[in-house]
Amino acid sequence: MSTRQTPDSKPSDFIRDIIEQDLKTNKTTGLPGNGRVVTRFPPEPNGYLHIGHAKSICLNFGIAEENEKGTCHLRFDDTNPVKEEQEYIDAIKKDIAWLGFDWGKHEYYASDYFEKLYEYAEELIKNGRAYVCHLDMEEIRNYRGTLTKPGKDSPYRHRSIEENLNLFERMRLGEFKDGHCVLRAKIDMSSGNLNMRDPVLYRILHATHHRTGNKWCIYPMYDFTHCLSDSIEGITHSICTLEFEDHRPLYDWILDELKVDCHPQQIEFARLNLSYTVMSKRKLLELVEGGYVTGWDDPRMPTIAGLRRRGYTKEAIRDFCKHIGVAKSNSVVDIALLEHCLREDLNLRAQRVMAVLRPLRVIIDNYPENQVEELEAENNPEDKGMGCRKIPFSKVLYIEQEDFREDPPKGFFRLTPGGEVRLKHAYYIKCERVVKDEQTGKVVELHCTYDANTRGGWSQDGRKIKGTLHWISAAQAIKAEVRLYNHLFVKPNPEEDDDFKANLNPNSLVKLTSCLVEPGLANALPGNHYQFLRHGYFCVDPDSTKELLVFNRTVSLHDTWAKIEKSDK
RNA sequence: UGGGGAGUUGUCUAAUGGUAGGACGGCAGACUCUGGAUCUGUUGGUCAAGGUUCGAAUCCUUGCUCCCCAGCCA
Repeated sequence: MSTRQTPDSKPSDFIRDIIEQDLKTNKTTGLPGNGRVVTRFPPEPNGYLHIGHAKSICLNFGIAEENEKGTCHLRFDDTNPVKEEQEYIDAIKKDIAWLGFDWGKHEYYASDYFEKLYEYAEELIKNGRAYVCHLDMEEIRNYRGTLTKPGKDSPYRHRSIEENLNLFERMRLGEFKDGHCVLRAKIDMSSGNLNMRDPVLYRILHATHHRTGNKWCIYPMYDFTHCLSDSIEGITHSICTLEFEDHRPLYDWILDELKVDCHPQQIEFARLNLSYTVMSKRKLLELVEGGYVTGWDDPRMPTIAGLRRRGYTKEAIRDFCKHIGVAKSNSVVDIALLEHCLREDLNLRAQRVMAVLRPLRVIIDNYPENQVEELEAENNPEDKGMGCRKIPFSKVLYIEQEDFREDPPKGFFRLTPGGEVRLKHAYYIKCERVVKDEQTGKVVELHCTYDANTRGGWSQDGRKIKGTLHWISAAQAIKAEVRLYNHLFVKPNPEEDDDFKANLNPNSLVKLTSCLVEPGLANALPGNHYQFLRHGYFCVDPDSTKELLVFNRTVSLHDTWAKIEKSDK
């Protein structure tokens, strides 16, 4: 485990260290939570949650769970009506709940605080710490200066408190058009921290808000809203990502200038980056809107909804979040670690089943014509408790095309002309004759013989059989569509080029439409997990119908042979 | 040329002045009715240079590199 673990296996990191220390020194005693830890997860409902959010969710909800009577609030940071939608709120709640976290009654919306926030803004004006500014957007930018040059004071900076109060009220009343003026904090136009150069607190936006409708035409900015929302809710530790480090002085400034009884501590950590994918909501939105994927829940997306549809389990995702740790340095986690956590979980719970993805017809010449045997197959060698099932065996079977080579390379121990292999749970078979298409030369059918004394896959003479193949009895097979997914991008860092979309993997989805699966899968339900023997983990996609089963490949099994073949080339 | 952060193996992450450890990946082997799983071994690291110290990843100095910030987005 890469994360620090205490003896009882509680996660540990620099944030938990700080909190533990704060609890020990009674830093949270006077706060509304009265000594208890209160964290929050504050998504903006302008997109779907992704695996990076899962890191934050596990952190915030995890800390609340680990501490006696700790709570974690779910707060929607909904201060920008033009980008936010109810659909996103619903999806976000579903995803958090699916991950197994419970915010209980603590579901809040920044928009619920608009009235209170307005009063705080008035208080700031009365204290001479905020003013209404009539500079337009471009002028504000020019007055702000640059990274290296200080800004200039706005000519509106010294309006009287009365005038500011009056103007601010008229802003609220809707007397001005969008962008006509803004409310700004009066801090320091020469600060090295641009966030402190009289940041905008309120802007005019005649837009319908998904919750408050047309009640407001001015909306508070993030910096003003977030610290005060935290304060109102009695948050003790406000955990956010690194890019907000520069905002902390402003967070603290606002709370210091106002009479509040709770001043939470903002702590920043590094957001998650994963190789072979992108994580910014803007870019994910671009993929969705540009039709590069089928939607937010496309199984190739790093969204929680996408991962869920792909077949990821919440246990795997939470285990992954435990493995990656929490620190302050920018990093890119290898997607192989996510896949490792997935396999580890699915290996223990997924029922084994046989599926032939690219069928090659096999006829057992010495097997009785109309006989069908029911053979016993274990459901999971990792968990005997999962029991066994019966699978039919008959004269005509299908095996995987890639499991036969007429001219085998060195080290190939699957089926070859004259060679013998074991059919899993069934019999040893020997390839006697290869039938090819006269035109193309392609192998279309194999004639084999079976050894009747090897029923179940054992031989009394102790004969060593190295290759074991999966197979399907033709008559009872069910046709299925199987969707094979690969990394969404061809480069570990798709963002290294100007247009990340140029690095999209053309083979991120391969649809196989003539696959065959065991008859027992007839009643498989969407979301069910299976291991297709020797292939990988698969789950039933919601696109499945009674007529056609559709499976998603969640993740492949480690393929040592493929690795050997590749390295030989 | 401003402000804020961060540098430990291929990747992520520990070590809080006292043996640089773990996980993933890679490699090798054992085992195996999944070339799966499991097990074992192995590889490889403190950004650099000075200094303090019996002892430095950790403290000090000087550099270097990378990330973030100039939305009326969050």
